[in-house]
Amino acid sequence: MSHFGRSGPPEIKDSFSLLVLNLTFRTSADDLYPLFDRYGEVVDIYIPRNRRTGDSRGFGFVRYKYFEDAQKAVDRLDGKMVDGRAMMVQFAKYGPNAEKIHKGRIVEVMGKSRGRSRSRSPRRRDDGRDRDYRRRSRSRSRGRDRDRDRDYRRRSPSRSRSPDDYKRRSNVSPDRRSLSRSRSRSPPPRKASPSPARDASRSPRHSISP
DNA sequence: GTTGAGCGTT
Repeated sequence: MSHFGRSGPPEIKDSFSLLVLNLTFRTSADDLYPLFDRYGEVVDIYIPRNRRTGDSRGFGFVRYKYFEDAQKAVDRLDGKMVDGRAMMVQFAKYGPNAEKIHKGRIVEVMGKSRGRSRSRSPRRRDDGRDRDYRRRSRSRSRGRDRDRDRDYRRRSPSRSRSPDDYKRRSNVSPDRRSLSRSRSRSPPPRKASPSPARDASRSPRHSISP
């Protein structure tokens, strides 16, 4: 049944990872397993999900044992209708620049034997523009907001603090009130004291020096 | 109950 993603990364260096995009938010690894397993030996399937809600993020990773099977799956399952949505299957890269990985086989296996799929290649202009458009969106914040960037829609739009906080401000503690009264004795925090010194200091004649 | 760019877990 579902034993994927339970033992962590099994053997990435010995398997080909496929990235399944455009998945439904209800599709689970178990739903993809029979689809990908029929095209080859699936080593593992992992679908990153939200740690708070636990919902799928809409994409998953399928690891094949052989490249041929993975390539076939990409060519066959790419654009397959799943749950009423066409999922996009493509080779995955581990990390932002995992393409540099060459010790295993996660490198861009495609292009060596066959070209890319006919789904994403012949659309250089449209695809490029589309990609650029989303890239820019994410480019606005890279790093600390990166995590929140993908969760901003999940988070509650309520950014204001709780009204309790506001009330607390009004409800000053008796201790603080004492302090306030004490401070009351001090000169009012109004504008700067109209001291003559200030005037003198502000005098350009004294300040300016040839 | 919703949404839709993207690259993952010890």
